[in-house]
Amino acid sequence: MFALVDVNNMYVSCERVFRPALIGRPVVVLSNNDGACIARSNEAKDLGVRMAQPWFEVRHLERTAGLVALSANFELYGDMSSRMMSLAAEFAPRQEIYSIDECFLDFDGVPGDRTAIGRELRRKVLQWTGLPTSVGFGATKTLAKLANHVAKTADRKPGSYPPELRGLTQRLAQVCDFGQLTAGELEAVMQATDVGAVWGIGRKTTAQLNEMREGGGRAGARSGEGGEGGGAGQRGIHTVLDLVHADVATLRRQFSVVVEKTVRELRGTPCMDVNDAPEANQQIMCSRSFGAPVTELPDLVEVVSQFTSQVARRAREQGSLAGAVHVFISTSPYRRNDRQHAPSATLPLPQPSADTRVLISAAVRALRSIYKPGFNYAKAGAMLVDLQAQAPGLEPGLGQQATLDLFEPDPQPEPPQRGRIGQRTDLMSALDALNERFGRQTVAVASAARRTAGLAGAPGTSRPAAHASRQARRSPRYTTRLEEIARARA
DNA sequence: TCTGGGGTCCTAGGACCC
DNA sequence: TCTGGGGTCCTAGGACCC
Repeated sequence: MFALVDVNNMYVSCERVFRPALIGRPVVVLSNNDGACIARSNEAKDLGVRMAQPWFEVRHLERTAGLVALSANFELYGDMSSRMMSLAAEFAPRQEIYSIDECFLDFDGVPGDRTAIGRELRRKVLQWTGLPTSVGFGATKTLAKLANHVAKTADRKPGSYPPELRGLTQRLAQVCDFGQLTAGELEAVMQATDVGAVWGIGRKTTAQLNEMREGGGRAGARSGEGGEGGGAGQRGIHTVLDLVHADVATLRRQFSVVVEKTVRELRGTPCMDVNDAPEANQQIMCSRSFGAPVTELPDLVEVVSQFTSQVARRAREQGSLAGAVHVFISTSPYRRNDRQHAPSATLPLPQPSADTRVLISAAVRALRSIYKPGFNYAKAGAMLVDLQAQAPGLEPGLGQQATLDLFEPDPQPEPPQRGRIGQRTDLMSALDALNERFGRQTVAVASAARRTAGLAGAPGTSRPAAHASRQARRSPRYTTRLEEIARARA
């Protein structure tokens, strides 16, 4: 038996912990550039604000409906997340942290009334962190996700279930254990839930499932089971129950093994296990839209260098070496009058590396190879690919899968000493340690350094970088910066 | 004026091998 | 008329997730 624990409207809920006046009001959290809504309170959803909707489209609701918009404060959300995760972990032997606001728990062998356990988990997370959660239990991860969806919907929109199910769904609000339902009850709930609510069935697949003419004899079998008498000509798969009763072979042929697995999981056969020891990432990316269009190469060099510093640090954190660096820049497709240009380049490294200087040098070379003047660039990104584990005991740059350079002397026989490579290791560790202790960008490679007064401008005329993000509405980082800690009035 | 930033997995098709 | 067959590896693109 699996549980899925999920924070309701995570980012908004984090903000409300420190600004209780926001409770009950429509609130959205904006993306990095204050460009789009990436989180919405229930009240904002009720106003019709859609996920990822551009801010300028809903901005008028500030005046007309009291909508509050905040800049994203990922440092705060990340810290609140780890507090919540460590509390949830106490309730089961194994936990998979699935995203910043969700985790799976493996309840196999855990005795007791799961609904009661789920309620205790909610209570404790709410009391200790202030974050409201929903909990779903199911025999598979997909069913646990669906149960979580029911827990939320039953709590927030009880009216979306047919009247004869209200009594049942009322009991499932906030904490929903599919394990305690009869087969008939589970079918009724599945019948009342759109297929698009299923984990792994996205927009495109939903549309195609809706349009599907169920092939072959199975359609008849399905209508027989369902007792609806729809018969031949039965149109498409619309509800979760439709999907559960659909023919697996057909689905696999028409879609993919992913959809097949999803259906098997909905029928109660586990195809996925809780993964409590996630592998290292296979790629690491950092990209961002600019606050204003950027045209000049030096500005792009600066921002790409900064992005590369970030991904290099994250690669070292997870003990990986990059085999290649990928860089892209692009104009904005929304600026119809601009000439469009979205080049990218991947530059393989002669030796896998996690050295910021090596990676920046490659990234900047890639950037120079794709940059063309005369375009309004709106976004850039740096990505490390072909990541591989750094072999234990070897210096960075000498991963166990490293391909040696045919034209360079073999560096391996060098005895451990303060050679070129040894220094590199120490330098990167020192750089990470300094930035960890004194804050990001305390020490940086020069091309990634902010070009402030004394470097690019006249003394005293420090200017924001051309590519700086707008972040006008960010709340304090209450839990991770001492100087931003909340104050109680005397 | 203003439009997110990360990731994963699967598939099809081409290059290449013998 | 008629031009192999089986396999691997890589890449690009698409779908999904939050």
